[in-house]
Parts: sequence; structure tokens; C-alpha cells
Amino acid sequence: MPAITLPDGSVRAFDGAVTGTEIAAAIGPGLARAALAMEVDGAEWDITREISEDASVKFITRKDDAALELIRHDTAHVLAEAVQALYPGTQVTIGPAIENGFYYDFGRNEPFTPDDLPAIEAKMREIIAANIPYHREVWERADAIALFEARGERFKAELIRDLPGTETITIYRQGDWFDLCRGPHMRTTGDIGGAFKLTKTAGAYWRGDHRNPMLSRIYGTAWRDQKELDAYLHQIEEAERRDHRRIGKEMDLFHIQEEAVGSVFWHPKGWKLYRTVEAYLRRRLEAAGYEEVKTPQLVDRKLWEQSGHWEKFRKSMFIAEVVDEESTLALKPMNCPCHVQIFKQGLRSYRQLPLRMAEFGSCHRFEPSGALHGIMRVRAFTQDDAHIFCTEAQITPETVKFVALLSAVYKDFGFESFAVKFSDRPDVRAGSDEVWDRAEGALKEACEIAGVSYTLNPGEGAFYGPKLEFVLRDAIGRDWQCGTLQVDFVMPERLDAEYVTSESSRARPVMLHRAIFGSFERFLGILIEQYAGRFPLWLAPVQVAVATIVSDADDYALEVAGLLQAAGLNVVTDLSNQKINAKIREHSITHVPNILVVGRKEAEDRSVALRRLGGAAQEVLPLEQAIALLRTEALAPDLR
RNA sequence: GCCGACAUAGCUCAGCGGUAGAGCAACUGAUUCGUAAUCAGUAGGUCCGCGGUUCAAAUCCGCGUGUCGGCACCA
Repeated sequence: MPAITLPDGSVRAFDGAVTGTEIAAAIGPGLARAALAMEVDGAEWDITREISEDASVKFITRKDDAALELIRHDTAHVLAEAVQALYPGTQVTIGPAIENGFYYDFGRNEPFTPDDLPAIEAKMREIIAANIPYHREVWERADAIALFEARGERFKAELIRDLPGTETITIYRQGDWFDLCRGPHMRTTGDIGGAFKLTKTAGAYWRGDHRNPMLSRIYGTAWRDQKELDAYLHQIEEAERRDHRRIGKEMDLFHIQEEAVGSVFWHPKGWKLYRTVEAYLRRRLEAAGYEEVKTPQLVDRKLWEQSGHWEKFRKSMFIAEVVDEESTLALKPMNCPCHVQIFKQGLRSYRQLPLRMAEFGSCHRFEPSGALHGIMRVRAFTQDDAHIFCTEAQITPETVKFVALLSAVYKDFGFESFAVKFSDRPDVRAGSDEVWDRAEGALKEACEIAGVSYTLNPGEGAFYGPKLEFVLRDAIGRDWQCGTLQVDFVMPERLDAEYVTSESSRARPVMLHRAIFGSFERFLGILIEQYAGRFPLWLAPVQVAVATIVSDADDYALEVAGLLQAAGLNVVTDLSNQKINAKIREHSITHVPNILVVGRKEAEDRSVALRRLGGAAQEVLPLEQAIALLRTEALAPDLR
């Protein structure tokens, strides 16, 4: 006699075990048609499953966000069936729903290519049109393994073998085809609808491990209706338009070429942007009590051996050797050992702590070729690095200060929100558990005080200490770690850094490794995408274009440009023999924020016609007033 | 590094066995014009590199390099 509690609080009693389908029908024919699946006491179930005991039930219909995940998961199953129908002998593995869609990994000698997708998609539409019901079956582990092994599905058999003993093993059938799956699924393949699209093929390692065979992955996107799908596809197109690699070319900011893979050639406008950002951060750091240093590029391997980097990262270090010299030098992959060398000059006192040592440090790492991505992931980069030498008691207050600084900086660049990840102790680590307890505790406490919420990355900390990662998202939805703060008890020990305590004894400082941008290259890439090249005035590499209407205004235009330049603005003049429409268009396309139009009239009254990027209106201002206005507007946020 | 795709003028791309093309940009000339494209002309290419197949290769095949999409990696 199960009593079913519904979301509105009402309770319905049934005579015996009852399926979701029956409950929905009892409530009304509309719900019976719309209900795709249900939540039973918070867990998602197939609607066809029987409920034999009292429970709260909530039905999932197409309107619910939960339906999206069901649709995507079901679509992945249909993809697998279609692939096995078209390419017999292909092995199935896993096919989860992901953000915006789904994928399925197949075991196959010949990988799929984009050319295969139309045929697969057509087959999928057939399966969906056939409106085949899903059936859930519970299996014994050994039987399930035997079932898949008999069909040559060794990946599935391995998955079942590795499932925890407590797990109920379920198989879902759709017609003759079936797959190992935890479920739940919707009622029929027809519930998927038609709003899906296979998007790309890719290679992916079995179980995400590079020592395993590579599988052939097919990605797709799936939505509740065509409108949602179209909106998503449109959004992807828009995002591609703001890709930093495209805008970098269009705005003539930088390029990369074969002879210096993974290194950036900054062009004048890009370098202007870089220097503006650098100057801003330098002011922020000085105001926050940091001292800037500069340390060597080439450092003897002995120092890297001592720090432990040689052993761990030797393969991704660039080595420099000189004929007839014994020593081996390495291009520094990071700055910390160098900063410790500065710290160690002379005897340090506890009174000097916390000591905040900053460097815009040029570093080189031989990143794997497949990791390179525009200017976001390069082999030669500049970290906005700093190390805070402090006592253990200072970890929390210093972290709070850092989070405040980082938040303020991100905000000045238009990032109101960012994700924070907390990575705690890895399996292989240095230091005792007590030390780790204290370090993790200190970071967590700092997060609470600073009011930042984080997601936990268990076991992802560095071997020397826990860390916070600050993640920004690029235009195409990819996440990039920019900021970081890492607690380090190991480096001071290895490199023998110490200070004199108030009791006149010697103690090891704690080092906090921290960065806000991570690397200038990455941050600038994200910045370009954030603004799609339409930078706020203070960042724009060209802030004003002075464009003439007639050549009689040339002399005046040059004078205007000269005065703007003297006021500290980045100016170009356009005296070319073109119509004003063409000039406006040209400078608008390159995202120049302000165009000052001057013709005979302006030259006579010593005024300018100010046109803002994207605006239709113009404003005629006296020259002096326009200069004062633009100069104020162009101030960096920290100088306002 | 692994899987796949791609590499043609400064840029975006077409051509896919038979003497290398377009638009934009550039350059020259004319035009002096009031807020997103004035007109005409000119010039521009080891078709990524090296090999091979062929009477003939940008086009087909192999190797290399790079880029792109993923995976793995990211001190």
C-alpha cells in the first residue's frame, strides 16, 4: 500500500506496487503524456519502474532542466546503437552527458573521421523515429560479464568487473540493442526529439590514461527543441568570432611562427596593450607592499637539482650549453629558486616578514606540442610571479590580502566572477600530516574570511603544499587557470632559507607562491576574448583616431593629434584621400574607441566632432574640452 | 606525446591530375567628399618542406614541420 507524496504535498495511496506511468496517469492525462522520468526520494528513476513503498515522487518533463541531461544521455545511447549498426565490430565503452551535449567513446582500429558523421546522424534519426521503448534489466555480475565478453566487448566487461560490489548491475535495452548503464532513461528513443547534432570526432584514452589504448570519440550536442539547438550553434559561432587568435591578427597585435613555436612575436599595438597591463599591475603590487626584483634567465643545473625541479621536470626544461664549458645551464622554468637566493642574501629577521618579492619573470617550459594553444599556452611566457616569505601564522592573513588584491584586479579588467578550486594533499607528498593539516586549515580559513566559495580538487595539490586556483573562462567556454596561491614548506627547506626569530633562534619561513594573471600571455589572450577586441579606453592600443574630411584640415588634424599625444593618449591620424564614411568604417573595424572628425568647420572654430565606437551620434566639442575629457576617461581604474 | 583534420597572394577562401583564381588589404592615378566601403588601374604566389607515382602534380602517395579540434600533460 505505497503512499506517494507529490511535490505539492498531496499524498496518493495505491493498492500495490505502482509504476511512475500509472501514478502520472492517475494524476491526469496531460502529465501522463509529458512525464519522461521521475525523481523518487531525490533519485532519478525510469518512469516505468515500480514503486512498492512509501515515497515522494516528482515527475520530470521536458520543461525541467533535468530533462536536458536525460535527452543527452539517451542520445549517446542512440549514437552507440547507430555506430554498431553501421560499423559492426566496433566496441562500446562509455558515453556520458556533458555540458551542452554528450560524447561516446568507441573501441575501433580505424578511428572515425568527420566524414562519417552524416551517415551516423541519419541512422540515429531513424532509431529515434522508430520510437523504441527502453527496458531496464537487473543482471548478476558474472552473467553480465559473460554477456559482453561473448560479444567481444572487452571494455564493457572490464567496466563491470571494476564496479564496486554494492552496485546493482543494470542493462538497458532499446529494441535488440543494449548497453550497460546505470540509467535512468526516458520512455522511448522518440522522447529525444530531433534537436541534436554530431559535432566532432576526437581521440581519447581509455579511462583517461595515456598508457591505455586510444579510443575514437564522437561528440554531439543535444537540446530540448530546435530553438535551443539553434541558439547554441549561434552562440558557438559568436564565440569563434572573438577568438584571441583571430582578433590578434585582425587588430595586428601579435603573431607566432614556425621558427619560434610557442613564443609570441608582439607587434607594436599588442606590445602597447601588454605594457599598459604590466604598468597597471606594477602599480597595484607596489601599493600592496610588494618589492619587485629581476632574476637571471640562465641558471646552473645545480640550483635546479637542489630545488628538486631537475629530477621532476628535467624533460620539459630548455638546456643551454656552451662549447668548452663544463657547466650545464637551464632556462628557468620558474622563479622561486632565484627568489630564495635573494632572500638568502644576508641574515633575515622575523621583523622583515612577510616579505613579498615580485617579478615579471620570463620563463620557458617545453610544453607538449599538443598543449600549445594560441598565446594561452606557450613555451616562453612571463609570469606575474611573487613569493611571500612569511611565518605559518601569516598564511591566513596574507592569503586574505592576496584574494582581495586578485579580486580587485580581475574586477578592473571586467571579470566580476571567477571560479576557485581548492587542491588538497596528493598521495605522494612531502611533509608530515600535521603540517598539511595546518596548511590546509590556514587556506580554508582564509577563504572563509575572504568570503570566497570554492570547489574541492581532492589530491590535486602540489607535492609541497595545498593550493588555491583561480579560473577564468574563455570565449569558447574553456576554463583557464590564471591566478594561483600555493603554500610551500619544502622549497625553503631544500634551498636552506631561514630567518632569525624574536627569540634569536633560526626558523624556516613558509613560502607562498602566488600569481594573479598566471602568465601575461594567457591573461592577455583571455582579455582579448573578454572584450572581443573592443577594449575599454585605458587598455585600447589605439585610443583615438583623428580623421579629416578635407585636406584643408590636415594641419589642424596634426595639431590635434600632437596635443592628444602630449596628453598621454595613443593616437593615429588619418589624412588619407578617402571619404569620411570609409575612414569611419576602417577605424570602427579595428575597434578604435574614439574617432575625432575634423573638417573645415572644426578647423575654423578649433573644435572636434567626437564619435564613439559603435555609436551613431557625434558630439562637437571645443578642442581643449575634448582633450581633457579623453584624458580623464583614459585613466587606468587604479588612477581614477 | 597520442588520435583526427587542415596547410594556395598580407587576410578570408575557391580550384582537387592538363599553363595558378576571387574578394578585401597594398600600390598608382583621378576624386576634396560631413559620420561604417568613391572610381579606374597596377602589382603581388618555390600552391608548407622533402621525396615518390605520372607524359603531366597545388591536386594522388609517403615522410617531415606547423596549425586546428580533442585526449593526456600543466612545477
